Amino acid sequence: MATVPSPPTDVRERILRESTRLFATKGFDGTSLQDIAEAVGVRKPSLLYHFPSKDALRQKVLELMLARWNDVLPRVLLAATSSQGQFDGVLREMVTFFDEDPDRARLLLREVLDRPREMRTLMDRYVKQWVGAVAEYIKKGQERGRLWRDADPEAYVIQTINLIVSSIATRDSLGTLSTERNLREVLRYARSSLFRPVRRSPGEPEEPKPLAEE
Amino acid sequence: MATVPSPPTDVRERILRESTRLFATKGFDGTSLQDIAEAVGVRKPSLLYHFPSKDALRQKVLELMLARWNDVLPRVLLAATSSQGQFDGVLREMVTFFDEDPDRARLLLREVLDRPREMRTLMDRYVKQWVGAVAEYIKKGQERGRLWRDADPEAYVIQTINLIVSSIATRDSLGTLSTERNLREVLRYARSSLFRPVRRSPGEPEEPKPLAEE
DNA sequence: CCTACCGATCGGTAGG
DNA sequence: CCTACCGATCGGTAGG
Repeated sequence: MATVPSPPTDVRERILRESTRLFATKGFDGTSLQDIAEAVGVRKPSLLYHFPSKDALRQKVLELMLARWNDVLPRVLLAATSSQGQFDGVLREMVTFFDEDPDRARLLLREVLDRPREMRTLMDRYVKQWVGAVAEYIKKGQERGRLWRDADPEAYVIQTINLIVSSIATRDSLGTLSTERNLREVLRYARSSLFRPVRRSPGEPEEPKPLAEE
Repeated sequence: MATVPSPPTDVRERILRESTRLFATKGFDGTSLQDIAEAVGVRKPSLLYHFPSKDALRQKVLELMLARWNDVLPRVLLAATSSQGQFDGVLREMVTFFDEDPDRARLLLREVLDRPREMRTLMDRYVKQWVGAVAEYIKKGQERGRLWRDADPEAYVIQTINLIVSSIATRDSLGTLSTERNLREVLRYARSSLFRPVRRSPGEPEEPKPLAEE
């Protein structure tokens, strides 16, 4: 009789989900296996049946997050390198990724703080390539005169990621302003520091176009 | 005979210094009292002679950092509200504070992630007032037409702090670019997204002034 | 996936 | 500021 070896409930997935939440909220060192076990509703040793160690669990959580990021990467790259050059599209893609689950931003920021060496390696694998691609797009825009020439393309891209990730990671501890207001300003911030204002008439330079919110 | 009760070495200060370093680098939960004791060169119970608990030590470390910040606050506020309106001065003051000791940025960011509730309270006490002051200055600049009218003053100030703190906190884990390049771009970023370019001739709008680097 | 257990380390105390 | 020690909790294992 071909009985399925694993029980109907996907415990493994629940372990990963709760671990992500707890690592993002309280940090890796601030989260015990006991905490995770209680959140999932199993006993502590059961976790170590699914994952060889607490650290292996941490790696898997991080890997899954970065894998999802790699899923949206092609779409982002396409938008960045397309002739139409939808810069706002790239920006929005990034913001959406972290905004739809702020734990991604918190997890990322914590890992960067806790394990700078390891994260540099991962950054090289997951973001370096498309930092370069977006930077290339920016350089072309600078040549065409649409973008500020004194912007540092690579540094600009890195600091924009920095701004988006940390603004979302710290969203409910920073000030009294609404999430929408802060996010809107982050988008304007990123856009306005890159694009030169569009002139229409020979007179006064114009205000930059407000962000196309849906 | 009036012998001084405390030994010549200021152990207490060394405890605070090493705690700051370790909390900033490995986090509060990632740092044990044993770690601190070894870094200072004393035995573990000696720490608890100077500070009632590990948490009290954490609070003191944070308080000292914020107190130093409060020392530079008046200078920052003066620059912000002066008629001359040295915006770059405020920016530079902020950057210098964190740049001369990146552990301040790391400590702050970790606390914001670890204790969002408590940090909101502290933010209200230490930064809210001058976020308002700088925002007022920005509003005046907007009325005069020197600054972009679509900028959200309060959100702008908050996100600028966000950008500065996190770019410095994550400086050696983010990419291959030099600290100088990243910091320079952060300053340009903040400036360019707020100031409208200065027109000089009736023709083409000009590049914004490069930052006055000393 | 559980019960039962392990040595190591945690923050903290007694007592000097 | 130290030695000696505490109960609690840590990540992890044995064995089923």
